[in-house]
Amino acid sequence: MTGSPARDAASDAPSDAAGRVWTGMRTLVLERHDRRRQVTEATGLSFVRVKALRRIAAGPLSMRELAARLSTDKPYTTLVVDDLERRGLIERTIHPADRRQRMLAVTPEGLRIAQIARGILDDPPEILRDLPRADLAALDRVITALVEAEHPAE
Amino acid sequence: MTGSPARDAASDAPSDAAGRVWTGMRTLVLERHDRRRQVTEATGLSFVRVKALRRIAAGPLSMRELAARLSTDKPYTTLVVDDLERRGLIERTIHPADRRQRMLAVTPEGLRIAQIARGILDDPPEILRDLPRADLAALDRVITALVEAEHPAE
DNA sequence: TACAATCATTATGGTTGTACAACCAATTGA
DNA sequence: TCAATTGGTTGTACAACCATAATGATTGTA
Repeated sequence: MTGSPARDAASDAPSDAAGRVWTGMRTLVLERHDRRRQVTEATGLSFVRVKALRRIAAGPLSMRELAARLSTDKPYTTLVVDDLERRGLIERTIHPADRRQRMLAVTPEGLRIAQIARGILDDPPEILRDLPRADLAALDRVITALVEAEHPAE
Repeated sequence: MTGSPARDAASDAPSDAAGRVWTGMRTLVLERHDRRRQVTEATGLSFVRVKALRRIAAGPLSMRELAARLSTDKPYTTLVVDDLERRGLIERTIHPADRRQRMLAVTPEGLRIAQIARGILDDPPEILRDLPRADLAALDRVITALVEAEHPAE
């Protein structure tokens, strides 16, 4: 994959629209409205644990699948899941068809915590909500299509 | 919030446009196109160090300011800056008007590394570049305005 | 001059994240 | 049946991160 044409690495702003959009999105998500700290404080969990919990809350899955989703290795996944289980937020059960696999599922308490995290993370910044209807609709149409296009199955 | 049973913890999409846009942006930036690993491999620096280096490359600043920008404390900032200095990527100089302060500035080599990081982080994903011109222009207009509105001074 | 306040560093300790090797249990298939 | 494979755990080691307290140097000020 050949990237974009020659780009001036020294200039401060990207010269093309795609670059501006990308950098803008990263600025908003990573700098202006990063809620990691809030979430770890509200849940008492480290951020990977929150990600793991949310993933499990979205539907049962195996250790292997969870490790892939967190893009980490299996041993560390075991560590994280051990902790979540110790706290009573998830449960391990043996996969009925393959006794090697552990299926992970949230407990009611785990679901509660996951929803707290969701409330914080997915809460759109005011400035987005205050956008003119037409602008918001435009963003919605294009961005939703982008997400969908990359992962049609999900 | 309707609380319908279909509203399943972390899985489904928010019902309003702002929520969909926000979650979509987060998905693209944090899940689909996270380049932390690439950057740390390409630069040989941990990610906070990359952030610190980029911040210094954007213009000289003091330890206190850098700590605030990285939203961390001063002692840890000292640690990070020590490492960058040891690698010859930045230089500490005493502030001419206030000898307590250290002003941080990149070296030529530091600038080179910062540009490598920038090339990776700010390179927009293909799917964004391949967007129809009108869609891209719409995103550009709205998102650039958003970023600008939040930080008019910068 | 004495005092408090500010900027940065040193020292220390703990948690979290990441990687790798070795291992056990269950499954698959020659 | 037995070797290879897969899913997961244990053990170990280290790097990265983050906080708190104490210290030194400099500045501004009563």
